[in-house]
Amino acid sequence: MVTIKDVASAAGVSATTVSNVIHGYHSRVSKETADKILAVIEEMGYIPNMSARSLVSRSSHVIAMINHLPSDASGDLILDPFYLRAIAQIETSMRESGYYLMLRTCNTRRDLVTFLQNWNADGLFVTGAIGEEFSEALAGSDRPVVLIDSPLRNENLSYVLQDDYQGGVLAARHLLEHGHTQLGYAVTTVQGQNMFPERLRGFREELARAGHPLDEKRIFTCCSRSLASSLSLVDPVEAAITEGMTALGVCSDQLALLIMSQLQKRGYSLPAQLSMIGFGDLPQGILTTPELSTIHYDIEAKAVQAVSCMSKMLSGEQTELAQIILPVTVVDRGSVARL
Amino acid sequence: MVTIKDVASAAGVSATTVSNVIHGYHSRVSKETADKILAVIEEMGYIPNMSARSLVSRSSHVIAMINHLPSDASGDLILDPFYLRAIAQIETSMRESGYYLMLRTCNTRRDLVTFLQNWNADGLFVTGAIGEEFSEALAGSDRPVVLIDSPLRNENLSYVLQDDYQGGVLAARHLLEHGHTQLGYAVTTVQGQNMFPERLRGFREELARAGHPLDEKRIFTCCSRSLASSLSLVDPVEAAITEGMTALGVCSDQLALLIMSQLQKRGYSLPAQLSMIGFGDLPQGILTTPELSTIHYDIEAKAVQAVSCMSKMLSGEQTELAQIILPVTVVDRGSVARL
DNA sequence: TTGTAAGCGTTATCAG
DNA sequence: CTGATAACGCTTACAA
Repeated sequence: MVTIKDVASAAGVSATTVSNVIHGYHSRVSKETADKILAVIEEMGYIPNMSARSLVSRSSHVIAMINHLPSDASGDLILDPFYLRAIAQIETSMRESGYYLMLRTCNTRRDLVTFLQNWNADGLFVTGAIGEEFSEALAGSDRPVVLIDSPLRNENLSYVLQDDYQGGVLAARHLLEHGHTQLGYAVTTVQGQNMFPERLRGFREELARAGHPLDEKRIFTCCSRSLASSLSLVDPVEAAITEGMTALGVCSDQLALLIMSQLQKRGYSLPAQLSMIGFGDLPQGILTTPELSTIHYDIEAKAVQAVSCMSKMLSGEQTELAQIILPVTVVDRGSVARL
Repeated sequence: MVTIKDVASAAGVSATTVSNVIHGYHSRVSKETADKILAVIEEMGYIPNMSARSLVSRSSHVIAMINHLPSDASGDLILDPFYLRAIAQIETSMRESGYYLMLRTCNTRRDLVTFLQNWNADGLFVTGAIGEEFSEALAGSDRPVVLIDSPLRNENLSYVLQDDYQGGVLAARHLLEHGHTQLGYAVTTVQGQNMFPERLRGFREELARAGHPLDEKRIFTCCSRSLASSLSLVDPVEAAITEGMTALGVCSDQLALLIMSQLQKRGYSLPAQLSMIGFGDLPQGILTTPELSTIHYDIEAKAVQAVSCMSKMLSGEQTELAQIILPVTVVDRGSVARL
């Protein structure tokens, strides 16, 4: 391994000077020696050791992507398709800014604190079901933190998410506008997650405002994103159709597509016998017949915003918190019939 | 920040002793002092600094998941659904063994070498389009390396992948057994990737052996996993149907499901007018009508094997290379009609 | 513009 | 069993 000292002695200068060159402190070293040192670095193949660097400077150049899973929850959340896109986006951007991405699941506050001290991460993206205790620990760290899809909107932390409540509202409104009044809602409950419940809340409250309160019996719940659990919703939904339900809001496109396909398998004609609207605007939504109407938000923008927010905080360019709520819109693709 | 020295002085011992306690070297320290030190550690909330640790010991406790993208390729590969599951699996297992997972995209060999030296990673999982040059650099490092879905089977490296060639063979055989002789194959070409071409190769060679060589005009190619690119396959496939093609092998379930849905949208009745068989056995395959027949391999096992292989090498328990090729099987779900 | 020296937090060596 | 002491590779006052 080539160290900075090796370079220094090979170039006939001190380690300090080499260090200064590496960090581009042009004012502290003559162009002449700088060029020479650069040449030696290239020739010897010197590559700095990040451990040594982060030990002495207070910056580790590590950005962590923390996924909080409350104790016994399965790795469910991490299987969200958005998550992978976010990781890709974050890794790319952070890498281009000279950072390294660490992925870490933390079950407890203690895990988090330990991890933070272990590596002295420069910044944190945090996803998952963050509770009070956890967010408190985050706020307590002096590092930039960006919450992604956080269930709680902590005033001391930056966050990025879509307007789930409004999405629920728009979904309800869309169905109402098409003449539906016998409505239901299908929702996946993921422990500690607030995203889906918010969508339901928007849906429910908008219906109440419109004078068509949601019948609690027509809220169809499954307890995980697994196929088996999702499939268990189909029977109750079918029963509700028989009893007059004409339209269904669904908390995610994934679930909507699943219900749709199962109903069609059972011989239902859609949207004639049931109108549906999803949430998230997955690409698969245009593959079905009918195509899936849904609530759209810019998934790419979400990752971009998170990254740009982090970058600004890291560079010190921005100190105030960024609390970004992405707008949602209805995409009408034909899975909602006009009554 | 509480350091090991702080603990030492608080406990009235030397830093060395504290270190010994932390590492569980029971033989080198009396139970009495050990207990006392443990108590102090707990009380003061001491948490070791990994940078310092990896600087002095030769182990960083960092495991890197390297994704190699050849220069201009888009982040396509990382969007493979398997990738996320692999990450989740790897992060969990490695964490339980006391390691930290870093995610890193490397475009060039140089990127890789730099990264390796930067962090002195203890082990490497590598995905993506690895060429000779890249794999040589990997073999040159003294750290355990596990290639996942590597296009080349480097004799000096461990790898895990499914039997893509045999999958192609089985797909061809399945179609032949159902009486089809007018066959085609749809394949996504991802730069530097060998997985899909291998599937095609197996398909093609099996057909040749059976005396029904694949008409090169019936190989339908698209150049990325993007929706737009995939959709461009549908027209040619439709044309081929008109000209007598009765069955289609497809390199992935994703693509198969897309083609299936588009043909159905255009009024084709499946599998009556076209039989199809995919590859990968995605959960979505059971949502369609007909359900998608496919080539199955155990995606979970793939990640598990990769992890277990890495663990063994890290613990020194195993020094020989593990070169694992997962078996594939046909899953008959009804998207292949009997002629 | 350059160099010296101290020290970041930890582990390893070796002597007591 | 325990403890000095010297590294590990690098940055950063401060001195020249």
